[in-house]
Amino acid sequence: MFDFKLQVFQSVASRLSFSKAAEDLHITQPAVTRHIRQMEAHFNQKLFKRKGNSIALTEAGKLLLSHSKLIFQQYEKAEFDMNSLIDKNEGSLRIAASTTIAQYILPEVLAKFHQKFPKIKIHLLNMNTEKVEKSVMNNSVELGFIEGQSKNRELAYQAFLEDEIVLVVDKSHPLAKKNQISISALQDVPLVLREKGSGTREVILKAFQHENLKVEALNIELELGSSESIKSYLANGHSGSFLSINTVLKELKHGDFYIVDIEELQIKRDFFFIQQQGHHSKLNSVFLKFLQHHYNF
Amino acid sequence: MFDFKLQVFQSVASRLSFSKAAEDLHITQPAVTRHIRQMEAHFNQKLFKRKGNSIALTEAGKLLLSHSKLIFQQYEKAEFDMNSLIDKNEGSLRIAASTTIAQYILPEVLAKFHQKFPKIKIHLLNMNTEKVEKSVMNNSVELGFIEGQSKNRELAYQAFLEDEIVLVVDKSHPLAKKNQISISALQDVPLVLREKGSGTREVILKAFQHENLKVEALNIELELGSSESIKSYLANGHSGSFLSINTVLKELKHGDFYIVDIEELQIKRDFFFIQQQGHHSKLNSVFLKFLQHHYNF
DNA sequence: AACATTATAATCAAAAGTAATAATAAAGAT
DNA sequence: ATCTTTATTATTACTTTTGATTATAATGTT
Repeated sequence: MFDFKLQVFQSVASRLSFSKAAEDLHITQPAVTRHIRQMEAHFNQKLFKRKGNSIALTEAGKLLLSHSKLIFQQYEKAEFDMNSLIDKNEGSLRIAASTTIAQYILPEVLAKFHQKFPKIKIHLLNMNTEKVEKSVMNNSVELGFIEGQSKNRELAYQAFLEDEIVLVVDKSHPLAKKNQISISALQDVPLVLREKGSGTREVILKAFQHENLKVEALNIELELGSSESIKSYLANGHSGSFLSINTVLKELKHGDFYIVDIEELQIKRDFFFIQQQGHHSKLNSVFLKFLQHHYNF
Repeated sequence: MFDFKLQVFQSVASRLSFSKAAEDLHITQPAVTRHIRQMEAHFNQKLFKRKGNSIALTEAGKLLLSHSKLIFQQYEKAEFDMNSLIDKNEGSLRIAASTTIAQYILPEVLAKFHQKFPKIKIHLLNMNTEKVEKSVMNNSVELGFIEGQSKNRELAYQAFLEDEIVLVVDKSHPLAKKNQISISALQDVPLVLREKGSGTREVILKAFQHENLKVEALNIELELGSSESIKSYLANGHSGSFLSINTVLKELKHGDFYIVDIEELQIKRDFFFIQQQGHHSKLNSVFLKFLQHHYNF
């Protein structure tokens, strides 16, 4: 929470490395060095023994570490109790989100949010972009999540996460272990795409146009109605597909799917949340602040 | 210690006033306002009810206050334990100081220092400026305190406190309740001064010269060998004396003595500490840091 | 020597502080 | 009652201080 310096110390103490700690904290190593130096000056003694390629806690450092843990425990209790005060005040929060976001993005965030605000009830509704916007406008939900900006004057749009659409193949696919292919080589790869009208498909086609590549040149084998269907299909086929990287994170991690980079082609878009202009309920802003902190936008 | 924001909150909570807290913390009221606003944003709720001329803690504020007390308790434990580690490492600290500083300045500081570092032994020796410098140079003390800069190349001088020499009279003196007199009126006031050769006397005479006032024009009744002697003399006489304001703080507070301002005359000097160039033992720097923090230089 | 890691220095960005002043509510005066 | 006066917090523009970054040096390991 507060007291960043002490957090830096803890991080260095637990990783036993200035540079690793810097990574964890999303700051640079010299910044860490300076924080530690200041703390050492404050306590008039070294907290770490620098021995060339590695560091170790001094006695003073060990002592401080044990104390800093207790201090942060106190902080956490404070945060928890302050949060539960909020819960009391208000009811629940209704959210509408388009499919990809509702299925692959929000679940993780909502779980963490629930951990922090256990008493706040959240209703997550799953619908297409158009309906998300309508639901926000007629106030049947307070917050909407969509996969591409449109231009409705009554609504405030804000990007919160960058998405990338990538060529994905199964681990058994011939391209699985190739790092990269050229755009022209792509024409030989049988592809599965989302159905016409899908937002994801639109983005893909626009990117191809931008590279002066005709859609007809692509070897489109099949069109399916959802990312999940496509994923199932890929598993036993010889085809590839363009999917939001966020929908296949788990499979990539497990090594079930592989990404095939395409030279000079990058398909990016933003995910947005929307709310009514000027309509900011308390729970609403609590949730959005949480989101902001989580995605760091 | 760390976490200034929380300290600001506590201060506001205990004084129940933004501006009073600002005074206590030696910052301005807008700074306090902003800190509190940021904390309220952090917790998504108001910590104080502003009702015009006064403020009160909200429920959330009360809750946070109870937590912040626990947090600071943890901090204090940490500080205490870290300090006692220092004590172990090293022996004792020898200090030499000239009379005024040894009698009126250091006792208070040393008391506080001892409270924080209970195991560090300090030996305070009382001698004149010249001998203080010699003692530092031949290493029989680590640190010296003197009342005016000289120019010894082997020594590092640093000012740590501004002193002012003021005209002081007893409460029964006719000038006691006058705010101010003119320089010329000063000639009618019988004066007691320190003996020739005293540092304080030198400073006074130099200030008079600077105002083109001849020493002979002053009505010097008596010369005495110490501030304490002068103070005793003032108590039952009709004379005034020029003394370092630091030597009469107690009497001023109790209303036994009064300061008489003299138009266009201000006699200021600095108190210095000295150490050997480049000679900085650990305890030495611990003590100096404490001093720096205490006097804020 | 090559590598990995921390330290240092110059520069830039962000946060906190200040001064001046507005806004607001309570208390006192007419 | 209503109009100052007073005491207090809020706001704004600006300055200072602190913290972070980039690039590079220094140092100990392999």
